[in-house]
Order: sequence, then structure tokens, then C-alpha cells
Amino acid sequence: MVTRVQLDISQCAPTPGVEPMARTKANEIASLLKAVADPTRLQILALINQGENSSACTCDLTGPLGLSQPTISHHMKKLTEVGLLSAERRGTWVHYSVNKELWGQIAELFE
Amino acid sequence: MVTRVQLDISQCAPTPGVEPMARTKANEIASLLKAVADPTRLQILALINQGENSSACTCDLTGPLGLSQPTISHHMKKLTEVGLLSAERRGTWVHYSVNKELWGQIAELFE
DNA sequence: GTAGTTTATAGATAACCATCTATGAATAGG
DNA sequence: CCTATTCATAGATGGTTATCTATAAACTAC
Repeated sequence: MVTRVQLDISQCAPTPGVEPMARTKANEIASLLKAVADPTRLQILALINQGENSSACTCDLTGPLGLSQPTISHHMKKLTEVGLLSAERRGTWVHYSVNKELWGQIAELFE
Repeated sequence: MVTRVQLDISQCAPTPGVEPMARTKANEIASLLKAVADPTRLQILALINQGENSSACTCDLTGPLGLSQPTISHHMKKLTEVGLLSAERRGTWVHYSVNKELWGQIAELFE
């Protein structure tokens, strides 16, 4: 007796063998993108990239962005946590600069 | 009488003339990135790009992602609203495909 | 028409997040 | 020591969102 493979095209049948992106990897990428997907943080990153030496301190940003110092500090922390900003203390000031390598790796996700 | 510009380097003085990215533009970009900055939607986009003809319907995704149909539908709507997915109805099914141009424009934001 | 299948919507809930005010910690200069 | 400046943290609040169940809408086939 010959067994036939029944192809039921009237039912929804996802392509077999197609595995979704691993959830852990998706979570990692999403965390990175979440850090950038905020209007204020986009403005912050643009402002830092705009500066002469590509760095800025918190107090440089409160004025132009019209936000309180704790709010800016909150955003700097978010960006630092994912590695997009690196912080360096020079006396009273903390200078933040953009991690260009990670910045470029985001671009590669969409190529 | 000559007026001197007083340079007080002990105070925080943001570089004059440096204007932040326009808030409206920042909001637009953030909306687009927010749509992508979700682990489930990253998996959805990867699955669609993985398919043979780069398209998929909702019912193809519920199984592999382990989520309910309304949840998938919710995510498809989010992605469609920002233009990252386009929907085409063929009979009972709705086929979604990725807008490659917009996809590439995201990459350009990080170059 | 009825029945089955796929997609969309409505409503609820729990979790998350951007912002504020108030306060503390760290540093520099007297 | 004290004062001033910069940055970080804690707590509160209003808004957003990812998920579910239940239900409706759209389409196909009989």
C-alpha cells in the first residue's frame, strides 16, 4: 500500500524547517534598539556626535533639550547600560562619548 | 568702552550655536525604531525575510512564535502602520511583505 | 443560506517607561 | 571646615504597551 502525502492547501501550513530567530538573540537586539528608539535619546546622540571632540557632559544637554538634569542623567544611564555611550569622569564633569563600533553594528542589522 | 566676553570655564557652558535635532524629526525616527525594537517583531521580520518569496501570513507565524493569533495581528498592525510591512489580501489570507527600501533607510541612520 | 477558516477588533490586565521634585554623593576651591 | 557645582538616586505619577480572552468581520466552499 502506498502512503500518499496529503497536501491540504486549504489550511494554513507554515513552511516546515523554518525556525524563528532565537528569542535570546531577539531580546538582546531589542534591548539595544529600545535604547535608541526614544526621541530624547536620539537628540542626545545627535548632539554628542555634533560636538567637536564627539563628547559632551550632562550639563551641556539640559539647556538645548529643555529637560531637567535628572531626566538627562536617566537617559545617559540607559545609553551607557547598552554600551552605546562610555562615561569618563574628569573632575566635576562626566564626559560621555559615542561607541562608534556599536553604532555601526546597528546599521549592519538592517543591510 | 570695550565690552569683554567673559569666559567662565568653571561653569558649564554648552557650545553656542549647536542646535539639537528637531523634535518632530526625532519623534518620527523614534516611532519607526520603536516598531522594530521589540523581540517578537524582530522575529517576525526575520521570519518573513527568511521565506522564499519574502512574504508570510499571520497563521504562518503563530506556531513558530508560540503566540496567539490576536497578538500576532497586533504586531503586524504596528509594523504596517510605520510602513515596514505591506499587506496584500489574497482570498482568505493576508500576505505581508517587508518594505526593503524603508528597511535600508534605517541602516543609513547609523552610518 | 450554513459551516469552516483566517484576520481584525474590543476590552482587560500587568508591566514598563519618561518625566518630574527632592535629596544625596562626589569633586573643586577657598 | 564651608560653599558651589555637577551628577546620581529615590519615589511618585501619568502614559504607553504586550499579552490574553472573547467576539466580530471577511472570505471560501458547499
